[in-house]
Amino acid sequence: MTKAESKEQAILMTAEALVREGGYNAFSFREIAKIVGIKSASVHYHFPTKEDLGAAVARYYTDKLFDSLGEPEDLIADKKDPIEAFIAVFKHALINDKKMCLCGMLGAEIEGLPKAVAAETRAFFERCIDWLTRAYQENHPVGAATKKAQQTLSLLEGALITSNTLKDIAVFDNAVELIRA
Amino acid sequence: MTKAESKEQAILMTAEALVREGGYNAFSFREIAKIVGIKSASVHYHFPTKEDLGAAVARYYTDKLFDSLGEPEDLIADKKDPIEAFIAVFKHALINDKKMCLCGMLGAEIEGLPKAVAAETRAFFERCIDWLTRAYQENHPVGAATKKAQQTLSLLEGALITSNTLKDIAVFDNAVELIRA
DNA sequence: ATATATCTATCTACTGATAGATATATATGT
DNA sequence: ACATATATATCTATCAGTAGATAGATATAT
Repeated sequence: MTKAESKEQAILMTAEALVREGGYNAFSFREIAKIVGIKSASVHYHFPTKEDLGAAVARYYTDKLFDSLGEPEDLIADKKDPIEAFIAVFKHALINDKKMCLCGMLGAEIEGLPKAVAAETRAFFERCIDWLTRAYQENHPVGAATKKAQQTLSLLEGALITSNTLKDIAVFDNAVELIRA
Repeated sequence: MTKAESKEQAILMTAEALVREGGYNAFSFREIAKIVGIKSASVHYHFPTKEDLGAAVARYYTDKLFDSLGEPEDLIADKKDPIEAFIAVFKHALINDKKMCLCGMLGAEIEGLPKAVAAETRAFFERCIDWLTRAYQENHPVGAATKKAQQTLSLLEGALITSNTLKDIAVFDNAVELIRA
């Protein structure tokens, strides 16, 4: 985990790691407080309820991901393949973080999530579809581009699960080949 | 939920439904007991620990799925497409159950699961890959068949998540087209 | 002096788990 | 057929631990 610049950021980073391991119900204010080195009441100061914190973590994760990714149009202008860049983000989650996609995890649990957390999770998926659709529009008509976007996102989220579960990175690489076919 | 023939089965069915909505940490002995109409101590009688119950639910779900599916060789002999049969099982989860795949959910959470539950979850994925590999072997050499199996399973698990999260069944259908391409 | 951040202490509710009493059904012996 | 023994299943009551959340004191920095 990269070093935090503030307690608030440290809380978000810690919560992110815990959710990505065991889901929304796998973190508690006390556990986060212990890891960050403060008391649980102080966590409540920054994020009054668990729902607030959950939603903030989802937004934090989403913004971080799309910041590092940049805009697909810029990548295309730079002669880079935006789809490969998107795939690389998920492969990074698998190789470096050794963890699930946070919003893939929350998406699986969506039926059991508080409203605000579910809304942020949905927003992540919508941003992914939008980003990928714009990327595919270089070579596809708009209808086909959206369909390709849904396929790519589904395959990547699923490949993280199968690869993580079977503890075999080759499964991810094999699965992802389908995107390029 | 289909009617249970015994308390033990009612416990498994209830636990399955709860896990498929919110993950492993989203069920408790008390909640299951209340739904089934017994006391939590009686749930412990059938499944001593939460780990026992979690592992039993994963195996119950896995056996039920493969029982209803039959063997791919038999489907092929019957002039039926085993891949379409496999897809249909996942579509059923989405349409009828309106829920995630139990083991897709547990697979996402695998890092945070007790050993026995993680082992049963892995067994589900291995059985899926094995089943799909045998199905693809009709038209593919063995190496290519396994790769196709990994792609198909990844896409289906991911399509359930994206479709469930975006509350749009068309996303599932669009994603699944990639398998047939 | 004011705003921001952290603390101690506490509340109620729920968690998984256990001990031991009790009921119910099945099987056995005469 | 009837009484007894055994195994199965459920109950009541309780434990220690943890959950999210809050009130109010205290510290720190602007």
